[in-house]
Amino acid sequence: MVNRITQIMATSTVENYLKAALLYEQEHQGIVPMGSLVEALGVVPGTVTTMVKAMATQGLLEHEVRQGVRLTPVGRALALGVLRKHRLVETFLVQTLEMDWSEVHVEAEALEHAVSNRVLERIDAYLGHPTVDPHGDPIPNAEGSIADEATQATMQDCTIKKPLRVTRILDQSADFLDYVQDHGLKPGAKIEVLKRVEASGVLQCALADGEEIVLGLPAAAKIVVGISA
Amino acid sequence: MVNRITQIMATSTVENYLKAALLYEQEHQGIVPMGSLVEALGVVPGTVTTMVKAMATQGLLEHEVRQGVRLTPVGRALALGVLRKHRLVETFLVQTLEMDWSEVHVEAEALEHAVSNRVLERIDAYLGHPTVDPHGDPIPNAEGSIADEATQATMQDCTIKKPLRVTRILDQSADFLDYVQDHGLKPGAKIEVLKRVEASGVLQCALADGEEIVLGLPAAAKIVVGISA
DNA sequence: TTTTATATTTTGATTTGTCAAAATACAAGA
DNA sequence: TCTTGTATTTTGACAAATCAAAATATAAAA
Repeated sequence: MVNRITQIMATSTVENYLKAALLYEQEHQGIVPMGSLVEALGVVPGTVTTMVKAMATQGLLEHEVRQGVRLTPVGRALALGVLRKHRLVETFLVQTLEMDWSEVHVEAEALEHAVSNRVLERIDAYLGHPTVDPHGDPIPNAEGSIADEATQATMQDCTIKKPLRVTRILDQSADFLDYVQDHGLKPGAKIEVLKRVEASGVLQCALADGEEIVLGLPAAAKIVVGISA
Repeated sequence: MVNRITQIMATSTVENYLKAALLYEQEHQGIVPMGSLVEALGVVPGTVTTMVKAMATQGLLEHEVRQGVRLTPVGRALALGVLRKHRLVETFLVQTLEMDWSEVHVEAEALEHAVSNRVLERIDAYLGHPTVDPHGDPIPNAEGSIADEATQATMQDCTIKKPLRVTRILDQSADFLDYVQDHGLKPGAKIEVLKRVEASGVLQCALADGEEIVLGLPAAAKIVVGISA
């Protein structure tokens, strides 16, 4: 029963490696290749090898030489904590400080390492314990469990000519978010996919106000939709 | 006219050295001795010498060998920016997130290095452009000018038997702040100094509710008062 | 003036996170 | 099987920030 308070303190670099591994694990399955960390962190491959070995000796992840890494339970818990901070901070910046939807990601990237749990829980309470952030991404709770994402249909593979609602945007780049905002496709928006032409790689959809827009299938795959409740 | 956007990016360590130098300058006058930085930053003397020399070559301060440092205009501007962040964040944590008055200093210490100017200006607007933080310390404005602190009387040297109001607390330690809070001496509180005995080093004062409290002169010197408006 | 105490600087090492570039392993194609 | 291409690892170097401990100024006391 000793040592229960032990809060492992990771540097922000370590937190970023953990978060990148977690996000990769959530989108793919099995081991996280070194290359994905190289790309996510914007460093050269040798740097990742060095960091990963250090983090493995700290018990944050397992390093399968020449293959990649796997988060340990400790590493995953830490990563979920960082993700929770990131998403709660983003929500806060948009909802409370009314910041632009497309600029908060960068800000949250910095703040997620500086916000203490004490401050975070105040923010969480202030926001009324939200379960998703402004992009529709689920927010892990304080215990690190995350609402499972079920089977998510995107505009690219959903049923056609049914009333739908945008629930999540899978691309955090400012460019894409600006596009989404400008065309009224933010989470919550009511839409209906009218036609999808695989050959031309294009899709046609209608907004609540009747306006029709056309977008490419790769873009459509980044917009998650659900039944319009 | 080129180079106007140039926002010098200092590490948080550098920001801390600058802030410490600024705070010392505000309380004393002339050069900032190396020893004051040693104490403020909690490092060994040799570390300060090394850092100071590096910062001098960056043009952030002037190093008078064997004597101390003086902020350059660039260094001072940077330091004022950090102080502005610190105090606005503190105000925000107390007023918006309703955090405990005595715990926000530590939090702000971390957040001041992670909050961007973009976020800061939102916070400033959200709070209605406050001019003092919860301790009564003045908040530098975005241009770096700071409301001058005039001649500040403290409970130790103010007039006796006049209605006064607490305007500022000069000690940020959690212990002292807790004491101040518990005894209703927060900025804004109406008080009156009844008696001061230099010999015994003790002072007696009355609160608005009639309660009388006794405190030592060193403590009294940390509580700034003004005429009760 | 000489001594002593204190503040500051120097020197050499250490940790963390990084890069460049060479070396190596491995899967896939010829 | 041999060769090639790509991913990963190794090696040596570096900047930032730090410490320990020895060296050196300088101000104050004797």
